[in-house]
Amino acid sequence: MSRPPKARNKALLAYCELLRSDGERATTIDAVAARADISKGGVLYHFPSKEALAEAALEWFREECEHDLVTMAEAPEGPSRHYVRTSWTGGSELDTAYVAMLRLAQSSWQPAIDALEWVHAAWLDQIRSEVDDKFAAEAIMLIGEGLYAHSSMPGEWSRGTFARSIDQLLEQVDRLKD
Amino acid sequence: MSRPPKARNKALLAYCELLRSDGERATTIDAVAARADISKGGVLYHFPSKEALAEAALEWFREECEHDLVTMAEAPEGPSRHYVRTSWTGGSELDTAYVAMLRLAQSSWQPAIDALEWVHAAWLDQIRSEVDDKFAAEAIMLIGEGLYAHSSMPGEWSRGTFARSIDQLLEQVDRLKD
DNA sequence: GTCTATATGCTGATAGAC
DNA sequence: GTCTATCAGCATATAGAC
Repeated sequence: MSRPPKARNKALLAYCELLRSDGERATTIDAVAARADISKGGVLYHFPSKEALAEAALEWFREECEHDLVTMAEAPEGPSRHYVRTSWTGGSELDTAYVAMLRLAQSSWQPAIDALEWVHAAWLDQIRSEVDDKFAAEAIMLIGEGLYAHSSMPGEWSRGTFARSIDQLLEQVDRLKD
Repeated sequence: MSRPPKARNKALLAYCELLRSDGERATTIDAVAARADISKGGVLYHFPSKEALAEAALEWFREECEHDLVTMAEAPEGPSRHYVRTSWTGGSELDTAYVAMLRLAQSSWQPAIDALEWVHAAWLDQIRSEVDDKFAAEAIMLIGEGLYAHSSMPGEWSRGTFARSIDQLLEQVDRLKD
């Protein structure tokens, strides 16, 4: 396992964060370079094209997913609570990569669409392994998805409304589980 | 009440649909003109700038929201069920305008952020008027938001998974209401 | 490995014919 | 009201210095 250059990681992280905060259109190579505090040429050395940035984000996302799926399966609180709770971390590496994938999928980038379908199916499978009722499991998953949507929404309302509700929302999840 | 030119409406609808299906970056004036089957000059006659298109979408969204808030308040099934059920229509006018606003908010367009915060607060208020438990109300709203997120997701998994679950998801909503 | 130019193509917007 | 040119600016990508 090689030690990837620091500038490469900084650029990749800046790319994902920009997708989240400013959207695909504003996520130019110039903006990535500025946010990562390196030059445009430096970015294009590590990622020879813009699509190479997306592909690197995809690979990072897949690694974070595989790690998360293990954690989720082993979580003492159970997969449902783990899933919903981590839908509102707003800063974990999985979270950053996931929102970047959402943005890329929304711009119809097929590899992102495929990766998201795969992990959505895997997440729902794990919830269903804990929750007998098929539709209760789907409802739990949707609560998590709703939290994701709001956690990546600009503006203060979402944060102000849901940030301090997480523990009580987990109790609602418990009610659905039975 | 004037009769707006047909081309104007076609362009506005094409703009919103493109935002949903292809994302902000691909939603160029050229693409809008092609989808609406008019010329670029024709689009720019009705909307002198690209932001004018966004502003028209915003106005349309507000009108649809005000209509929906009345319908929601009067819905015989109650606001919660109405809200969750209409989160998966995938083709209503509110739906089209709402997803366009989500995309514009995700690209940090402040008027879209403000409009979404306003309507989210209004929707949650109505759900809370029906559901005593504050957090049950939030959970219900999040189920609807999750459905929205999945209904505007490209790819088949979301549609295949949730499309035929709506009735049973509404039963989960009923469970949370009590 | 990182930088500063520079080339090429696309996007938003204008002018003016019909 | 709608069209066809056309321009100016920006984004991606390349070349080559250090």
